[in-house]
Amino acid sequence: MKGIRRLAQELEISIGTVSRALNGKPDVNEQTRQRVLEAAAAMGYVPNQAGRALRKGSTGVVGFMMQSGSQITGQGDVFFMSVFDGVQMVCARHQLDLVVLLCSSEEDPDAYLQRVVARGFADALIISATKRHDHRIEFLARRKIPFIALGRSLTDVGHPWLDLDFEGMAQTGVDRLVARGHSRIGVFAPNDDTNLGYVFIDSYRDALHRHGIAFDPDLIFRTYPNDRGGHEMGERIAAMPAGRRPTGFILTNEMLTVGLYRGLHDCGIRPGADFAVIGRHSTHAQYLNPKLTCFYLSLRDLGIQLAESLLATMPAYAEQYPLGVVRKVLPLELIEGDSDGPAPR
Amino acid sequence: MKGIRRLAQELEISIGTVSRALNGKPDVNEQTRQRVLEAAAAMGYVPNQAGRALRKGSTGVVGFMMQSGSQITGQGDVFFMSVFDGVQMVCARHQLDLVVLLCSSEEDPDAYLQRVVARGFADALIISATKRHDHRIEFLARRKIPFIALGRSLTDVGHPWLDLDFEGMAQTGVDRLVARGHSRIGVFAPNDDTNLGYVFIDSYRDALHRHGIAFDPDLIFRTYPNDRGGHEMGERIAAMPAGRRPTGFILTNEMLTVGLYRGLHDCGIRPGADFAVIGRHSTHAQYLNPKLTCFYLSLRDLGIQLAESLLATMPAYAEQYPLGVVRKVLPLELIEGDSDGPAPR
DNA sequence: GCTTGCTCCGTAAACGTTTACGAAATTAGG
DNA sequence: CCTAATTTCGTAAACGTTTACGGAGCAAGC
Repeated sequence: MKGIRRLAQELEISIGTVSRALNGKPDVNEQTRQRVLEAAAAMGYVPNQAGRALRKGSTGVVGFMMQSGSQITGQGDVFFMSVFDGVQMVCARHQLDLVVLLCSSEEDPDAYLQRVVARGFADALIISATKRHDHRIEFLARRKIPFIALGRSLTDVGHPWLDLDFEGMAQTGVDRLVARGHSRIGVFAPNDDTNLGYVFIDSYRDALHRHGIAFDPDLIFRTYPNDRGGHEMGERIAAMPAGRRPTGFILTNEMLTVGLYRGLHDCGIRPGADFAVIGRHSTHAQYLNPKLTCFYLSLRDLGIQLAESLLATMPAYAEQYPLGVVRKVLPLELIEGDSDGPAPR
Repeated sequence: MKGIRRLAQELEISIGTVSRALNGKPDVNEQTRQRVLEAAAAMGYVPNQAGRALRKGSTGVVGFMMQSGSQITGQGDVFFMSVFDGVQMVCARHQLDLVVLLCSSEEDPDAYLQRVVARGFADALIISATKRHDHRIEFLARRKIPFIALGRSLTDVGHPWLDLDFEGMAQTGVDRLVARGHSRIGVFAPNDDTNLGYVFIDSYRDALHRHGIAFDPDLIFRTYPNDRGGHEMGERIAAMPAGRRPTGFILTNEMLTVGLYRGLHDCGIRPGADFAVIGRHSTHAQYLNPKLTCFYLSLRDLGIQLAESLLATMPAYAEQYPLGVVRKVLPLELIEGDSDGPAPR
């Protein structure tokens, strides 16, 4: 005899009552409920996930899908860890468990998601690293599975998403550098189909246009969004002839920022003196020298908002989070440092 | 009509046969098996996880438990991402899915593990950040749940584990620095109960003893194992009077290494010139200047070995991985750089 | 032709829950 | 005291699989 049966036998009541007591149903005597609760705690009873999921058709877990291999996402552990922490805080409030679903670098994300969904791993999903055109969005919408995307996409089915304010970063970055006399401003663009690159570049062009500065495609640097890519960009910049070289740079990615900083440094270009850098905050970036001027956002808050927006789309929790369909861009704070130094010569 | 029933109806055979065909059982005509396989693929049928788990008593997933909040684990960067990738590669070979179970920074790891196990999330578990005395190990052993620990522990129930060779790092580190004339060698120790600290410090003392150098407790620096802690250590070192100050340092943690490097740098102490540093390799560390002398280990390989050793303890896979109970220390390679520079003055 | 063995397949029970339904016991209302 | 309403609980079906069991069909051996 195992599980709920054993508990029921112990208490000499029926399994139905035990289940109701445990699940907070109203039609059970408050006194027996207490007995059940105590006995359950004493025996360390926890409802079997499979049985419950089978019967209820829901699992009580929310999945966070991400691609492994930072060479792809460009986000290191600390990025996601912090986000997870926020997501989980909210989930814990509702007895929801968070599991991280890791799509191997060798598997197709679309296929992976299909499997995850078909197997019924989770009731709701958070997907990250959204592509410009993302099949996962259509798929989840068609299946009517609650989900939220971290990152906008051209694939729009009226689904909820959260994203960083790349427009804002491009604009304030350009404004700031132009105000200091820069006109050749370099930016990074991912070399794949992740959507954020397009959004950022478009805003960058707009901002330049507002200032009457011609757009130069040579100032867009395509590489992998990790520190290696950043380092390599630094070397490429150093290798450019003085006239064609950018005099400043705007970055929205943590790892990339650190890499670029080092890459410039190794080539004898000093950020804040010879070259202006506006980057993205990270724990590493705190120790860069000279102090980095950067965009900051609390990743834990991002996680919290992600989770709350997701719950808002789940029937069972919607009334507790009356947010509607959240499609929001989160602004970043500019932390002033010394890396966007003086005017170019 | 859903799931396997629908499939069976479509094919006009019984659900039993469908199930057997799908699961590769021998007693099914090869021709009908093909028909079933094709139909399943066409309809996008994937067995429901809950039903299967309930019946079989196993889930086909392996869980990787970790604590969130890099301020605790001390592993930032891409440590876990890389390990995951290795684990998953092996899992995928056996149709096993990897899920990451994230214990929130607000929850007790022991309680979290209990919940995870009771709910039947996974068939087998990998636990990380093992403590010197770790209840999780006893718990899992008592429940006879296949698991492997990333990190040794004094709690020893004859369970499998994998760990980095901290003894080796301490010895080669000390040998190398002593050979260059150092006698005051600083090391880091975690300020909590994680076991690796003890192992490392013990070996460090032994190594000193072999060289006839007295052990000075002031040369053990306790702080958080992250970059902030490393930076702070650098400042503390700089603040010490010249005679009591270490002239070199040995580190086994990625983030800490980067932090220390910066901390020293910011205080005007130049690694490789004024001070010797032997650290731990990471993607970030590659760009430190001067080039870091460091210990390297392929994290993906670590993941692969973890997974294979875990499968070796699972009855269903044991014969494919005849490794026995793996309890192994993985050696690290020393990559020579310039940071462990010249002799002290 | 009868038995034996083999191949293939259908039937039904089981896994551990939740929950609709109805029954028993109690209380309230008159 | 009878009826109606309410509270509390037990019963049993259902969720989607897997698998033990047995039966049908057929070939082979004698």
